[in-house]
Amino acid sequence: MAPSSGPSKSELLKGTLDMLILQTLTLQPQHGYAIAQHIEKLSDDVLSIEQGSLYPALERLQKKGWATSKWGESPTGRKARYYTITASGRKQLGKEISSFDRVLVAIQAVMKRA
Amino acid sequence: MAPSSGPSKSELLKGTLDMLILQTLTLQPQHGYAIAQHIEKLSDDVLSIEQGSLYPALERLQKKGWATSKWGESPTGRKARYYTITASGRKQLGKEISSFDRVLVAIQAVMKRA
DNA sequence: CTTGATAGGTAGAATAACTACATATTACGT
DNA sequence: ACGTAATATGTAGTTATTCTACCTATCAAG
Repeated sequence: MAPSSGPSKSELLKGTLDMLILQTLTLQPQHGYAIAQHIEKLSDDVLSIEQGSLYPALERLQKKGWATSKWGESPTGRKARYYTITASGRKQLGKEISSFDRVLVAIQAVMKRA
Repeated sequence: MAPSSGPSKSELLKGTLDMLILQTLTLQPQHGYAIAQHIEKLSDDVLSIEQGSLYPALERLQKKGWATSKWGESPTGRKARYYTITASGRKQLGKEISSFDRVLVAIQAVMKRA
């Protein structure tokens, strides 16, 4: 996430950030910056997670017991806080996915063109 | 929308309400209450538009020039404010749909399970 | 030695949607 | 006749999420 030249501006569908982060954490424990990069890359730079959204979200996930964290070292040798998804977090992720799917089907039903 | 016995708990992907309303208005000019009912019905009661979301949203659409309104009479003979989508509103709807599709593809790319 | 990338964070603003309330009319059951 | 539910429109105040804009610090490359 370049500070001066963000990739592409995108209004993230609100309410999906937690789901995206939790999903990313199922792959492996990762630090915040890497999580954001992963989401941006997989989404082909459509989604961009700003720091002001990312770190509060990670705080939130921990407060709810869906993730834990501890300091570690990044592959480039810098200190970084590594986040791990909890069992409760996996359960929550499942809930969010099915809720998302359900709502998506509903929206598509309304938007369906003849 | 029964005041004492709401149908189902409301779930709405934030940021999609304007799109859903505009889409509904492409069918025909309608009053607010009917718009909400239409969306709820087509979504099989998954989406429910609360009054506190509906009327501010309709205000918003008018302020942006995406809809106009005038008082009329509902099929049941009550006074009701009828909303009509404008040309600018149709253009906006198109934008919102392609943005939604784009973001949806992006989210699904991130959520894709191996 | 300055810029850009990596890494983590906070403060404050903007916005949207929600709950809860308030009003008024009409329909329906008992 | 009376009370409840449905139709119809709205407002007030709260909550939650995301954003912009900052701030710090280290490291690599030019």
